Amino acid sequence: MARKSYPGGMSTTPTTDWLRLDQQICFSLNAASRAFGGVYRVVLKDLGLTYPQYLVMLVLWEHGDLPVKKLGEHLRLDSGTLSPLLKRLEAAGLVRRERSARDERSVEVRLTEEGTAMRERALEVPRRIATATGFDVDEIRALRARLDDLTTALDAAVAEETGGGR
Amino acid sequence: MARKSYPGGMSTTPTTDWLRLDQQICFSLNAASRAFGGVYRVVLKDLGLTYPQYLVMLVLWEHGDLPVKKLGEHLRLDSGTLSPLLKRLEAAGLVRRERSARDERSVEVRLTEEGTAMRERALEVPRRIATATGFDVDEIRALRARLDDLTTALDAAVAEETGGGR
DNA sequence: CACAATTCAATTGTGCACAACTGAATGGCC
DNA sequence: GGCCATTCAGTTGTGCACAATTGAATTGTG
Repeated sequence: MARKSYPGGMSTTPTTDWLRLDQQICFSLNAASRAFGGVYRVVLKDLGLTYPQYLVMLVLWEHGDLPVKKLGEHLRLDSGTLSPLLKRLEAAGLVRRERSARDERSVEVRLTEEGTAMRERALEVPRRIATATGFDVDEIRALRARLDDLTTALDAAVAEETGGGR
Repeated sequence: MARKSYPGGMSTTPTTDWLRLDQQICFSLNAASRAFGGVYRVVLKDLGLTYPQYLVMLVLWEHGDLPVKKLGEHLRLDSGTLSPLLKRLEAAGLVRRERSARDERSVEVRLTEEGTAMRERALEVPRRIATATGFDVDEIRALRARLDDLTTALDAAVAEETGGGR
């Protein structure tokens, strides 16, 4: 871990170094994301949920019943991911899916009794996760803010490169 | 509910509901990770690589030929993920897989000429990614350090809960 | 040497992410 | 009213992550 002193200034960054694995922010992010997955796998086992399923439940607990489209907007997921996931939640008895009466294209995702009741048991999850991080609340908040900045910038960059830059 | 003071009585934390989606660090991390995936998808399209394939190539460029096991240690991936991925890289002509002569259990992953040559074209990737983040080098390094701390803490927590606490 | 435990890559099975497409329902516009 | 673009959920196909298992090769121990 020595070498590579970018003296403080940012301008002099030898190109050769950039490919170094440990320099890759993406790698760290990816690793952290998967490490989180591992913790959630353990913590959520009692509830019988996967991590993406848990995120869906969080949205439903917070916002109540939602059409698939809205659910996807909250989670940045499309129907290709949500449709099978919701089927599994339905098979587990946590949600029902009902075609909307006023718009037959839309499917309403509704919590069942059992799905609603699960919230009580889930209240402990975030605290256990926070403890596992070893970060205090302010640190978590600061990191989260940085990550959200990053996401915003990256989405903008993609939009520019694929959609807008024409 | 909530408001139970935290691991050290850290400040008040007025967060009434920890279940709120936007409080979830995991969500931010997950979103950032997928946003990165989107940028890489665009940037790597020219090379014909996916992001995990690119990570494998990075390791090989840095460390030279490696057995599957070592590759997995660098990337935190097991053979269940690597075996099919390496087959695709082999089909693309970027690597060869050869059973080790001195240990027939092991499979050496070797760069082909074409795989080695690709490095030149890949040199531009990290810069394009860095630009897309909108962060300068110091910010990136700071964020990366935080993420690595996080990963270390999370891995330790999982190990404690599943392996060590016996 | 024999044999049990371990190591290693591969395979199987489940679940997620995402692009591309399908097909039905809707809404705007003449 | 009839037509066409759009919206929405679902399906298909590819690729990754990971747990669990398999089977061959190797190592450790007596």
